[in-house]
Amino acid sequence: MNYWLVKSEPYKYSWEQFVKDKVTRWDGVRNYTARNYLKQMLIGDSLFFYHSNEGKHIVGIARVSKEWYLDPTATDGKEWVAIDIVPCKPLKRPVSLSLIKNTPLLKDMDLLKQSRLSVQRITPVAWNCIIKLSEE
DNA sequence: GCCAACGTTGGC
DNA sequence: GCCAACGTTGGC
Repeated sequence: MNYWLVKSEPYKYSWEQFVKDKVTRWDGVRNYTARNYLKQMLIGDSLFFYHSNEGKHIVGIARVSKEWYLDPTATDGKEWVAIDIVPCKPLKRPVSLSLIKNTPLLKDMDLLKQSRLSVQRITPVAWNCIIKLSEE
């Protein structure tokens, strides 16, 4: 079981819309590091859903429902990939970026160190820590 | 609106 | 292969 984080600007695609849709194709990723992570994802892997720009919270948990396939929105001839994800549940309380910043256990997260990366890997320690923060 | 970080492009 | 220029992301 691997843990991941995906980012979305809520005005483009929000958690609320995702819940309504019940399943969505995570496509349009055009960064090689992010693509490699998409290719490593297995069915059942868990993802945090983060709202960037507006909100700046981790708002929910999703799961991989279909492993990588060629991204049909890619038009540049390169091998970009997509996955399908389904919403699992919202966090009881969203975990804000500022709280993450102020939590020593989380200081090495990509969210802080490489904020532009749209698909990130989360360590089990960080995952559990964020779950705890969301329940406090 | 500004700017830092970082990826991509293209000239050499 | 190097590096300057440029574009994008995203926090503030």
